[in-house]
Amino acid sequence: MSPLRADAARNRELLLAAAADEFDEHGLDASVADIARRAGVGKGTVFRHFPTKGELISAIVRSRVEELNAVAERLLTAADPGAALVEFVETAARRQQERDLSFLRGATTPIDAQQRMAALVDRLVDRAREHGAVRADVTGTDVLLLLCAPNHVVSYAPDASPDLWRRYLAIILDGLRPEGAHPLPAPPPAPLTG
Amino acid sequence: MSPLRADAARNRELLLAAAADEFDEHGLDASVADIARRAGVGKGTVFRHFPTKGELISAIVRSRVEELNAVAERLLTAADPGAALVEFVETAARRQQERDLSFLRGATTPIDAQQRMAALVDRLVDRAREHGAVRADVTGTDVLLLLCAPNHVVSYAPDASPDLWRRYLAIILDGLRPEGAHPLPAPPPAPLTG
DNA sequence: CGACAAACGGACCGGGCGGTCAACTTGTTA
DNA sequence: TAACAAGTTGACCGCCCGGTCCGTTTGTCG
Repeated sequence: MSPLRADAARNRELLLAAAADEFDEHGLDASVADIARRAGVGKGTVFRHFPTKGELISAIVRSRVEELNAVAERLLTAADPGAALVEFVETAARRQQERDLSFLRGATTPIDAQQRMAALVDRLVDRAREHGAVRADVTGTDVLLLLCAPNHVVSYAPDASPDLWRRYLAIILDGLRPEGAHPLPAPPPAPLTG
Repeated sequence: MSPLRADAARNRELLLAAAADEFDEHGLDASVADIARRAGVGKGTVFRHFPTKGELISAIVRSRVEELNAVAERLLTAADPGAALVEFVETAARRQQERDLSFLRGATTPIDAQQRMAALVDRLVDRAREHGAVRADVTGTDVLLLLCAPNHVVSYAPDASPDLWRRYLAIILDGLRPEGAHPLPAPPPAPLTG
């Protein structure tokens, strides 16, 4: 595994940035040709760096998830576990993490960073629960699944305020708190393996 | 506008049923050719009944929304407005309404039935709010947007219990109740048009 | 330098898509 | 039952997609 040539390393970064933009604008249906054009390289160069479109997607997901993992790790030592969980969830939603998570389905490569995120969120939720900030019957997997809901909900209101996701995140957070919680009608899901 | 010939009417129903099944299984990417095969007709017949794939989608959405509108109308006269709203939302989620709403984006034709649904949900929410069953700062549009969240959330947990949506619907419902509600950080969205 | 491997680019391929069409079949109606 | 319009069919079209390939360019290093 020799180090990348200078131009190759630069093009790789250009490609990741262009692909992220293109996927944000057009979803997973964005074409490889458009990504290459946006990055200012030929189409063949895309496939030299990422043998398959799916691996390009996986590379983007991996980096986003790792960013979030860093945030989660920092928050694990925060003084107020309840506020820490809220901050993590807000950060994840703000970064339009739902887009990245939606890649999860198409991702061929199982991404270990996601396993790490699951473990980190488990610990964040455990700490918040022990602190009485989260209802007893909610698991880390629940929170992980609910992460993407606010942005998805907002995607149905095309010309809405860019802050609208905060509204639905707040409603969901209220639903996750112990005050006024009703028993849940279905058991929690198994941890995500993926 | 002469009435349909007998075989044409039958084929139309076969096509709508086949298309609904195919979209459920493969999403909006299901091909017209597959739909035709499933219905046991030629591909040309599809386009005779629905000039465009989008209009086929719209026809399915319309019928689903109209079914839900009938439910909503019945519940408008229920004795307990809070329970009525819960029942409506549960019905909508159970029928995997999120799939249909996801068609909303691709639907070229603006569907008037959706306007009616928006008005009906507004009234259901108003009644529930007056009854103290829903927090004061939540609107009908909020509920309409949140309708699709449970099923969407569950779609990320592939091999999960088919009842898992109930769990997340319950959490969201707890978040919609007045007890333990924190002020919402963003204003409500404008009513959905279209 | 010069030479070689690494990287690049874009024409090209097979395949699947939505949609069209003209020849054919069938329900309807007098 | 005859005759016509309504309906059906599947081959066909143009398009765009992900992915390949090879002739060309370019960074690297002795």
